[in-house]
Amino acid sequence: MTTKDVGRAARRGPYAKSEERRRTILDAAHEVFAAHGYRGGSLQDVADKVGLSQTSLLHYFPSKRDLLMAVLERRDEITGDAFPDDMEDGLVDSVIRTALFNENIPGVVELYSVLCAESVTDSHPGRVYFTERFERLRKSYARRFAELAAQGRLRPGVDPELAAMSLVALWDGLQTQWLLAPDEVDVVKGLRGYFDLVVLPEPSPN
Amino acid sequence: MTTKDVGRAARRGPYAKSEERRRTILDAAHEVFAAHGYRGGSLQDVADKVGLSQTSLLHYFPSKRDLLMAVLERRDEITGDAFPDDMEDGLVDSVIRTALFNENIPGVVELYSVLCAESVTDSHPGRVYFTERFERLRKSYARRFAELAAQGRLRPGVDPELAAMSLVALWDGLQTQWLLAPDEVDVVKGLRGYFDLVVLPEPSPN
DNA sequence: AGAAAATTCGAGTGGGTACTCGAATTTCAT
DNA sequence: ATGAAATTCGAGTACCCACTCGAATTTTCT
Repeated sequence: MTTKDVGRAARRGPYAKSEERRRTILDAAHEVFAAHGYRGGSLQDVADKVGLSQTSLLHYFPSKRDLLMAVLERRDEITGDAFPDDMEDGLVDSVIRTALFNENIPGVVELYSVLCAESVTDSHPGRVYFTERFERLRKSYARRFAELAAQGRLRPGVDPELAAMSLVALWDGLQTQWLLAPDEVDVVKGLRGYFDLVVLPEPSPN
Repeated sequence: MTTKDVGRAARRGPYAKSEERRRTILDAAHEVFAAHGYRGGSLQDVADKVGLSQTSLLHYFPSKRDLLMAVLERRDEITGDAFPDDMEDGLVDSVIRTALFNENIPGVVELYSVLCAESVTDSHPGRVYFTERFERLRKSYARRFAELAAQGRLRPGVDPELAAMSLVALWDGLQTQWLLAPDEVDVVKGLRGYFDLVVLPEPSPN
């Protein structure tokens, strides 16, 4: 009650259930954006799925744009692919493992594919996210390929940066085809095929 | 004027400017859908671009869906990639040539990328188009790779069908990255890199 | 020239959109 | 318990959407 406190509203943190509610909202938004895209999905759809009014939804995420950004951040948490450097496995194993994991969560893949392409359109809120993500991935994979090259395990003549760019492109392209024809396209097989071409087998110790 | 004509309205073909107008509408729609996607672009946007009322636009294309389908068909005409079999060149040259050509028409590439990913969402009118397109491309390229294999020009151990799937995926993925970072990503370079890995050089005649 | 068909459009329809506002209700630190 | 903040929501705002209807205008064939 000192004069210094005048005008400062006594802040109180969010209530107990708040964080959980935010999570359920994000899950619902994830589904909606994956199924209809950012522009195609509505706040009403999300609110209905949660069993909340649209207004209440906007209490947690003040705009649709904010909701999208939060969903994208949450996606990173789920797949954990934001930090491909931390893997202890080799590049090949970690990529294949993630690709195998992705087969069980087509919704996440769909969200990613749909929003990624949508984001290249005019002033899309996800554009920065995807641009930066691609840059990060290319750099990270390039480093990993360079490491392989230093061990003599990269096919001669292969540029690590080009391989990184191609790996990202191949992966995304395969996922898109897989979403449209899951029975005919095998993402893991495609990635393995590329690695077989680019990285040489570990030299046997004898 | 025989009795057989009774009740049959005397059909008259479209007027002279009609076909040209349809083309200008398709061009405008192409731009709009490329810039905002199918769901994000509106008939009003297209009509404004042509300088026509929305109603008149609907005289030529009775629904937004019809307009999209016509735009996709027109895209095929422009790039001519619907019939990769007809090429007299080899597979490599024809792909590289098309990729080089695409560098000059980012709008067409954007339309393709955006609509392709958007089409995997619920009941999108373009879904059938892209599903069939991918199937056609995979089959066509697989045949071309098989021909190369028969000439001993495919790296041993490479499956033609897998190579076809990967080529399509790589190409699309590179284009997406290129749209987001045109200065850092080189589609042609990426494709050349893949071909260098997969197809062996023509045996010298000596 | 005259008439029918093709083209154009203004006005409207029903519906959805993101988002705001003000007030009621619920939680929780004191 | 009590009061302030957090949460909820009904109602409303302003706008955009695809699409329809009926009528006016323009083109073309006879």
